[in-house]
Amino acid sequence: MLFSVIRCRPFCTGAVLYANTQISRYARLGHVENARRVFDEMSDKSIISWNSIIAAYFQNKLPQEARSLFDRMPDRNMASWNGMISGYVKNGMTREARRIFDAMPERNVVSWTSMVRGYVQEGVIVEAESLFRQMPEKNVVSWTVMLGGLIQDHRIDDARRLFDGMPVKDVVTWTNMISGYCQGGHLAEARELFDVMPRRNVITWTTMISGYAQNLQVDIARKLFEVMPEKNEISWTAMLTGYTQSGRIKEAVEIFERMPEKSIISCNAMILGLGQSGNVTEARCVFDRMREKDDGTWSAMIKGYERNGLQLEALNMFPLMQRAGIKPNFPSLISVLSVCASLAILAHGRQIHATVVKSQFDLDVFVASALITMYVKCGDLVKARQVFDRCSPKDIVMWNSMITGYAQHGLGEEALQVFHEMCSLGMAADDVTFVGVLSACSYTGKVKEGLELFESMRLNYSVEPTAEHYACIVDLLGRAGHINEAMNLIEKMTIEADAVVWGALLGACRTHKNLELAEVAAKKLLLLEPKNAGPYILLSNIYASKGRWEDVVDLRKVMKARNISKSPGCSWIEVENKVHMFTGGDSVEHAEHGAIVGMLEKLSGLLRAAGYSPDGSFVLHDVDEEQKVHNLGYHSEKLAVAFGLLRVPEGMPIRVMKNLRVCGDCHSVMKLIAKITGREIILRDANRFHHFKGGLCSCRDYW
DNA sequence: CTAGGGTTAG
Repeated sequence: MLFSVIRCRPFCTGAVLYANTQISRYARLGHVENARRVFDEMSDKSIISWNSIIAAYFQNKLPQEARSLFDRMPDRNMASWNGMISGYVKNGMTREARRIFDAMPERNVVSWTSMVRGYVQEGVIVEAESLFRQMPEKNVVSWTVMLGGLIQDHRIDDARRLFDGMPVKDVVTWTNMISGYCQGGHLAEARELFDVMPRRNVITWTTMISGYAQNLQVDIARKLFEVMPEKNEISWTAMLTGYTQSGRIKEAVEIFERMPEKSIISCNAMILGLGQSGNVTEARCVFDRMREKDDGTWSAMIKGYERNGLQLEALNMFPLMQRAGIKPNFPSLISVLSVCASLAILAHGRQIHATVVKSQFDLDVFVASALITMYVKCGDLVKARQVFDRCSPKDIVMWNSMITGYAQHGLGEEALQVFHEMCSLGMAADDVTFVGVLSACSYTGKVKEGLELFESMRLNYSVEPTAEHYACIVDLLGRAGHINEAMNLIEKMTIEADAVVWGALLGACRTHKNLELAEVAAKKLLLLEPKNAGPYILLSNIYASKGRWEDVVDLRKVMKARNISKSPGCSWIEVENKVHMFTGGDSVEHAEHGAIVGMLEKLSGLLRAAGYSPDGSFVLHDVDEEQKVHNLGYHSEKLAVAFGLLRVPEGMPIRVMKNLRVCGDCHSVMKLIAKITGREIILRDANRFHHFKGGLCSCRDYW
């Protein structure tokens, strides 16, 4: 007996130790079932084994499992109780953590610190501070956690006071303080600490480098990067994103190629950077070369496609992602929702909404805002409002989404009503809010109200006017026919007028046929946006209408030299969960082309009978000559609407999207089609929404 | 086995 005990003990202890290590390793890899199997097969479970398997469940986001094991374990030590607190905190369950904290027989500094950390994470800094004051003993970790809480709360001066009063500091404390200064853009203070601190490690260096990079001082970041004593993949990634965020993609790629080990995150950052700078093909190369991908990889790629106008590619990636075993989660849902929004594909959007509800992201303000924007862009304001009403508390982004949404649909009253409701609840309006309300006033012709709001924006809300606000007011005045007043406002602006402002003036000139100021605005736009084809064509049309043919020829030469061509007009419609694309003319034939043409002919008969004659004389619309010469009957939006008439069930609105501004002829045709067929047509063009109903359009023929 | 800092994400 004794013999076997002596022989067995060291062996068993070794096995237990080995098994505990196995449990932790499986937990790290996310294989919690394997961890559980090892645990179940252990004949000799120590407290540490129990603690390990509980930690494994928490790490893999299964707090209920962890709890049931905790309740069943035969013996507990301090680490068991503390593990429950930190486990709950990691899973965002501060109240459960607090219950354990209150129930445990005795507490040590770890218990207290974890609990303080829980409140910090929840953003309840007051509670964290109160607990911190009550702590019977504190060590450098507790102080540092509290410091982090103050920094997170943007109380940088309080943080510094705490920092200065700390009895002991270590490298983590210093790094935290530096990070706080960097986040607030106080680079000089950060650097001062960095230079005087006694010891720096790779994380400190990376914090400082990333601080410079995030604040667009990428060259200083690079200097530090070159002299740092050791680098890991995170430091390389910080440098990489510094370049991508400054738009310096070549240097970003250079860093990427030089980095010895490429983590998933660094590849994701590269994909994102390439996507942002328009190199979507290169982004796809990186994507394809990755052996392992995570949700960030997929959402980076999806976003890249979306930002570069390849929405269908973006959309197709979503099911591929799920087939690759990636659950739709926060960033990917946001990306796909914005794809649905930009494509305005309502049925897809609804499906994603269902996924959102299933994954319990629907109460998140970020996701809710994305949902609202999606429904707004799809033209379903009722649904947008439902999401808005259901989500509480609301943040400023949500209020802004709803206000802007109503404004974009020309529902000025509703937009202002939401705005007033927001103010009465004490939510502070910001610059985005005012872009929404001012454009709402503009769309609904509330000149007086708009000007008053513009005044009080600065005086009562202390929001400084940006170029966008000026653009709204220029639009407001211009729309009402006060074009010279609009021009005066531009001349008196305290900041530089940008493309949006001149674009607004141009829009007004277009409607009120003011060729002189249109020429001024278009010339400004050529300077500000040399790649945008619209103003060139418009200016060329103005010259042509005045017989200034030499100017026309010169302009065409400039366009050719700058390699500018107008993107072809295309429209699309979603029918039975499938997106159907149409391009102007008949370059690409739709499978049901015959039926569509038949429908168009039938319509044109009805239109003629209603007294319609085609109108090709919209000089001041930025429609290219070629497009004008083409049969007006074959503009892409007409094809899409014809298809909608064939396939969208009676009683449902026909929702069509177009990448360019709707042309004047199509606009009048749409009104007539809506009247003749009794169908509601919702057309989203590049700028705004048109709800056609019974011979009228919600934009009141101004767009 | 239990507590703190740096990289991607509207």
